Parts: sequence; structure tokens; C-alpha cells
Amino acid sequence: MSSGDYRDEIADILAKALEGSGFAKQGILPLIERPELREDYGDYSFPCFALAGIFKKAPQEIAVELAAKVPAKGVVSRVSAVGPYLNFFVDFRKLSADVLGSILESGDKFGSSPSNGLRVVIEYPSPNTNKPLHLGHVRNMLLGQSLSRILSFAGFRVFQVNLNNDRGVHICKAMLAYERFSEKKVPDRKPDHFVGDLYVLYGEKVKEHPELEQEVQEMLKKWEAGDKATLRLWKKLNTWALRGFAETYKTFGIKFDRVYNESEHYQDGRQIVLDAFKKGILKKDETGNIVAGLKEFGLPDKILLRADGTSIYITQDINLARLKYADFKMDKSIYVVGSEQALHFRQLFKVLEMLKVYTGGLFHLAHGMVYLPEGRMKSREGRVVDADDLVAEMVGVAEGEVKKRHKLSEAEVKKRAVQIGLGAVRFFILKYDPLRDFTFHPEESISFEGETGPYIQYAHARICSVLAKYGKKLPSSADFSLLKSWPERRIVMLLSRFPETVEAAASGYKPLAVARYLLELSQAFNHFYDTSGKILEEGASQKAAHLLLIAGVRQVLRNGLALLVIDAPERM
RNA sequence: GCUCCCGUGGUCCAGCCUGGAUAAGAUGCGAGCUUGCGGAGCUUGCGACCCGAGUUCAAAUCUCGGCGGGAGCGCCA
Repeated sequence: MSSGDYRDEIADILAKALEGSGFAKQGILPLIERPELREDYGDYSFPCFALAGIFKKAPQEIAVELAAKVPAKGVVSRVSAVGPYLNFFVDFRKLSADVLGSILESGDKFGSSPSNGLRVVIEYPSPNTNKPLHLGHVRNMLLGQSLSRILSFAGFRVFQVNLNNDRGVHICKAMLAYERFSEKKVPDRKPDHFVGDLYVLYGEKVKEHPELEQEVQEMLKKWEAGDKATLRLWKKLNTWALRGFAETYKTFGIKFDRVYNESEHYQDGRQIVLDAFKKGILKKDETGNIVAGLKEFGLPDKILLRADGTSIYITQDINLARLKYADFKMDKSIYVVGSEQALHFRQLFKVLEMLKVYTGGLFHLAHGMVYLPEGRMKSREGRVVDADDLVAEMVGVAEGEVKKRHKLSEAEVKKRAVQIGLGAVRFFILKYDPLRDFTFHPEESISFEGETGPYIQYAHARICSVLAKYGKKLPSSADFSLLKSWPERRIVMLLSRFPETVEAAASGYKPLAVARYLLELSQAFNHFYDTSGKILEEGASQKAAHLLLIAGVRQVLRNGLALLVIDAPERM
């Protein structure tokens, strides 16, 4: 059953009418547009400017002539000219039957594509193990998680991986503070927060005792030399941090297919670099560092290995790319990382290509910063808020809202509060273009009014409520010629566009496209709901058509929310 | 100094890749609709493409130059 993309059929019809003009179907197809959804526009349109040169006439005239000549047949019920545009109106009864039938038949799969045989690895959020995950990581995780769902829905085989940056001076600072200054020797709170506080403690102490810097370097050397006591200390703190992260990942529902640890393979990139140097692909500078010459590609040169043979960030990234490919044989590799590392990734990608470490598709999904409004949620010292506090805060606000409206058991309140609170955070963050910096407004995100997750969840809950009140099994079909008002048509048109929206979100790595779509669909539904009469009091045939219409909306809202990893509660 | 990203109503933001109809939506402010199939909603009014050139039949969209904001510039991650 067709889900309602008739572009191809329309191109056929138009090609036949233009026979002999030298304008064939393959030239026509890409010109056919799906205009903005408006009552006075066609469902599809064809701008006649390209024909003006061929026919030596004004596009307006051509549109008028074509409107008379192009037959309304097959899926096309009407053809009309508006200015230089040829507008096609599809047979609405057929479109409704196709789209709603397809949605109800495919259910959770509506909008998805069959497997395309391509494998993609997506890496996020790759934290340092010296402090808890913060607001920036939240954006990173939500993007990575949502994009994974979208790509998977679009037919890719997706592997989510994480890299723990679990060695280096930043860890040693926390270790030193633990040894020298901490009174508590066991975490008395969430363990990653305990470790994070040690890191902060070091920052305070080093102001009074600058000599600590030297001690940290000593500690790093001992760590790298394999000193037993140092390794034991590292293991202890690192485990605490990872245990804390695991809880946060669980809160967000994140699961990885594979987790890499820098500490396990940070030395292994050296050989790749040395081999490439032997082959003459890389050169040495005057101090002996091995350097990749990138100037010819419009990038600054990049050191890949220090003269003393020790590796740096990019050395391990090269090795990690090799490991990922060995593990997953992926066709595409995506890195979700802040945009401040854009140059690093451009250099890395070019180096991977030069060294032939990985030659598939590489993409840096770069994202900007998230700020908080002054005051609220920002702790006294102006430190960034962390992921766990954010979730707790938002769930707390949602809980208050739920209690305001309903008398429910404590467990039910909690359940709805989590669905709504997390949904609010997720939607607020995902509705922005990843590259944009923005301010997270807690109250606005959950205000249930405006462009928010709760607004969409509410539309879904309203439909569930109507269908529950109806109580019976949905009719298997209906007379869809009854759906002819603009609010009804608009909904059907929107539903028919869900698959192409998913496709666009997948190919452009843009969860944002799904978010905007859901807002539009929710608005269209709310408009219909508030302006039409009561569905349940209608006559049998009208009621059947409307029930299937809103059931279609419910299903697509669910599917779309799932791509943003947002729950679709039946009551809220 | 160089490179990259961003600049759209009072405020926030989509559209830009792939140029086309009256620039979408939210919020704000003004005016309405309510004991509803859940008003956490709906209707309606006001209000915007940073500046300047270029390309084009057509520019928010492409190119160049400014201006403003942000980030980054070999041995931090």
C-alpha cells in the first residue's frame, strides 16, 4: 500500500503532456515541489519558469495552458494554474485511504525504511572520568541517542560506542586531592560526584600550593610507569566515576554496543604513525616530532607523535578509528562532539584518509554550548549544572504540575513526572539546530504551552482519551471522502509527509526536523479537535473516518516521539 | 593575523545544502472562545530576513566585501 508519495505518478502525467518539448520525466521529477501546506496551494506544484525558454512565453501563460491540457487522472483530481505555478491536487479519498491504511497497517514501523545494508558507528559522549556529566554532555547524549534511533529507523545498522577518557593529568588531580586532602575515603554520595568534588578540591588547593602542579606530573609519570600503588588509586577513583556514569546513562536510557577505554589502548596509535613515517607519508620537524603535512589541504599541519615517542590525543584517535573498523566494519563513522573541536576533526579525518586507516564516510556532528539563565539552577560559584541535578529538577517541576491537576497514587505521579520532565528536557534541547548555542530555560521547557515536548505529549494524550472513551475496536475502514475540510486534509497531508521527514532527518543528521514536524502535526490536530464538533457524537460513517484520522495522528506522534526518545504517555 | 560557525518581528527560533507563490512557528502584547470527547487547548490582531555589491527571469537562500557575536589556530582533550 502506498503511503502517499505521488511525485512519480505526477511526473509521468506531466511528461506525457509535455511530449515533444524535449522536456522529459527525469528533468521534470526534481522540479516538482511539495509546497508549504496551505489551503490555496496544490498538494504538489510545478514552477513553469524552466519552460519559459523552450516555449518562448511567459511562465504564467504556460501554466494556464498546461492546466487546460494536463488531464486530471489517476491520483490527480484537479490541476490548476496560479501565477507561474501549476498546482496538482491529489485525489483526496485515495490519499486518505492510502496514508491512513498504511499507518494502521505498519504501526510502529510507519515512516521507517527497510535495511539499506549500511553500517554506521556513532560515538558519544566520550567523557573524562574526573567529573560528573554536565549540561553539555546532556545535549551530546540526546543528540547521539536520537540520531541513532533516526538512522536505525531509516534503514542503517547502528552501533553506539563510547570512549572513556580515563587517563591523563585531569584524573591525577582528583587522585592527588583524594590522597592528600580528602577526609572522606569512601563516596558518601553518587560516586562520580564524589570524584568531581575531589577535582574541584584540587583546583582550590593548587591556588595556595602551586607546587602541587609538579606533584601531579610526578603522579602521571608513576601511573604511566605502572607503579602499583598509583594504579590502585587510579582504579579506585576511575571505577567510582564510571559507576556514577552508568547510573546517568540508565536515567537517559542509553546503552552502548561497545565502550573503549583510553587507558587500554592509548599507546597503540604510535605504530601506525611510525609505519606511515617509514613509508614517507609523514615527515619530521626540526625537533623530531612526526608531523602530517596538511597545508596543501588548507589545514594547519598537525603533530601526530611527540619527538620523545609519547602519544597525544590525535594519536589515540587514529588508533580508535582502526579499532572501530576492526569491530564493526562500518560504512560511516559519526562523532558527536562539541564544535570547538571542529578543526581537530577536520585534521583527523584527513589524516585517517592519508594513512588509509579508515576510508569510509566520516562526519563530525558538531554542537554548540548550552547556557543557563542567571540565578536558578546555577550554583553559587557559577559552576555548570550537572546532568543528574538537571533531571531531578525537571522531574520535580513536572511532579508539581501533575499533582496540581490530578489526585493520583505516589507511584503514578512519579511515573508521569519522569515521562513529562524528561520529555521536556529532550524536546527543548533537540528542537535547536545542533550548531547553535542556546540557553536552557527550565520553566519554558516544561511550560506545556508553546513549542514544547509536553505540548506534543498532550495532543497524544487527548487522542488516547477520545479513543479510550470510544472503547471499541477501531473500524477497519471508513468512507474517506468525508474528510474534505481543510483541517482534515491538512492532517492527512502532514501524515503523508512523515516518511520523507524521517528521511531528511537521517540524511542531514537532524533530529530537529522530526521535532518541528511533530509540532506542526500537534498544532494541526489541536486545531481540528477544537474546531470540529465532538467526534463521539457524530453519525456512524463520519465518526469512523474521524476515528481513523486521529488514530493515525496518534500513531505518527508516537513514532516521531520515539525518534526523539520521548515517551508518549496515554494520560498526563 | 588566519580559519570555521552564527546574524530572521520586542524576545526565541525554522527555512539556507538543492534559489521560486503572501518568510513558518513560538513567546510577548491586544481582543475573543470555557464547567471541555482533558482549556496543559483554540480563534483573531500587531510585528522580522545585519549592511553593501554581484550572479539570476527570480536571492533569507549562491558569490564577494564589510559590520557585529562566538569558537579555534602544530607536542591539552
